[in-house]
Amino acid sequence: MNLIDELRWRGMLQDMMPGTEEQLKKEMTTAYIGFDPTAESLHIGSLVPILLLVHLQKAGHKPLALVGGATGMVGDPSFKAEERKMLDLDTLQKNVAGIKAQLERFLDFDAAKPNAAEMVNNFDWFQHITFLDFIRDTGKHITVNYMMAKDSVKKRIEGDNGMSFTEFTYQLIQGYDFYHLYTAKNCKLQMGGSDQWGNIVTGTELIRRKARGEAFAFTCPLIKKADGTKFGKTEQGTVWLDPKRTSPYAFYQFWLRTTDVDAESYIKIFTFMEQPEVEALIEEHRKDPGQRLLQKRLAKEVTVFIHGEENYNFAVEAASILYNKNTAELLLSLSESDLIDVMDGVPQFEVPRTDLEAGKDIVSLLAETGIFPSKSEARKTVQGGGVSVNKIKVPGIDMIVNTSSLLRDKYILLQKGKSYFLVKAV
RNA sequence: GGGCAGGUUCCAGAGCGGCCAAAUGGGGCGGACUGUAAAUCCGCUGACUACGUCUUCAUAGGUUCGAAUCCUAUCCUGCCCA
Repeated sequence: MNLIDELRWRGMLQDMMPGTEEQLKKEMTTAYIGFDPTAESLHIGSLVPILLLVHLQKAGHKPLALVGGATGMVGDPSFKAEERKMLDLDTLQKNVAGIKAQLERFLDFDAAKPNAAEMVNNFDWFQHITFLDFIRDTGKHITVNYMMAKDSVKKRIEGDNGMSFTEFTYQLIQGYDFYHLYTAKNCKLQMGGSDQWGNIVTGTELIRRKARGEAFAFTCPLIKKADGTKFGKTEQGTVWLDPKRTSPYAFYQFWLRTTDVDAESYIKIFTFMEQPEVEALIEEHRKDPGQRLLQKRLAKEVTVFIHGEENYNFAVEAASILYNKNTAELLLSLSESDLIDVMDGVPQFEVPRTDLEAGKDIVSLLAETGIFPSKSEARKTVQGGGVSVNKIKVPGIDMIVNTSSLLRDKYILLQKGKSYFLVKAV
């Protein structure tokens, strides 16, 4: 199966420029995707572009991962309602380095291979271009009319917040990236999320006018949940690829909680499973959705891909202890090291041991540890039956917690709704 | 530079002298149900030493027994004109 067919059945193809498929069939093609250095780590939203590059490389083509050291300084206005705040140079450099390190794990950079992946940073070529050079040599080729016609900027032009010139320039900067890679590295293809279509086309246009060359592009749909809400966010916030920001356990949980509808499309997008196997699995899942076969497999595949087998195994183990019913007794039987392992990734808090010896009311404990932002909220949730101590529901706000609640004489497992917190006596 | 509209609690958006910690919707959080899902239903959603008290409606002053609501100045945003 060729790359395009592969991506097509996986539902990873949105728009494609005519001739793209032919180009890919014709020869080994160099293609790039840009990553925004908005944070020090990539998050699962960036997983799709990463996977595109991986698929590309698997199909024998050469992937370039571009980190936007320069574009990050400007900020992409595409489909956004407001201007993003600017990052300072230090942060930006740190972010670029962090992202680079992560990308290196997913692609094959072995220079001995003809289609070895490469990493580029657009700051490297932009830092030497002066403003005047740019507007003369590049700005000249693209009209403002053309740029304004883009859907991606419409929201801002018609909206209440306006758009700064800086942001307006963005598509030209990104377009220049493509032009640069086209001339410097014979890169003929750009990929990206469908929100990037406008920017990408500006690039191919620039290549056509400035270099009289032909370049290609395709985009993949932006991942959405079936209910229309944003993909990749949980109550705890963004799901990151960096295990220091999102523990492998939390990462695993994120995928496990996918809805049935979403799981069917995610398993195609986020795993490398082959079509027949995927189809069989979907069918089996539909027979008994309660088993959540799809979610389990999806969570497994993605967790192993990002964090490795060992972390996956641990995540499964931890989940079973936390989610199985009637585990209050099981909890008491855990050894200290088991307890710590299982609670890895669970937020931890400390409380002075002397407080517990004296006896502490549950509300103060919850507020002072920081599990709740205020006593009011702690009180309300306890009254609503939303707090458990060591897997046993707290009956009322006058409950006193003392040393007898300590597991292994050291820990208390608190629950606020579905989330867990480990409090350590010190 | 001129004219106009506006800045309210997480967001949107009411309120325009006391009945306002501030309608309504969304979001969030919790509960029931359940498949660690979806849908549905219910409760909570400024803080505290909690049937009361305190701090909030861009900022700083002022009028008033009393202001988110009136006045003055300042800052910010958008639209229109130059």
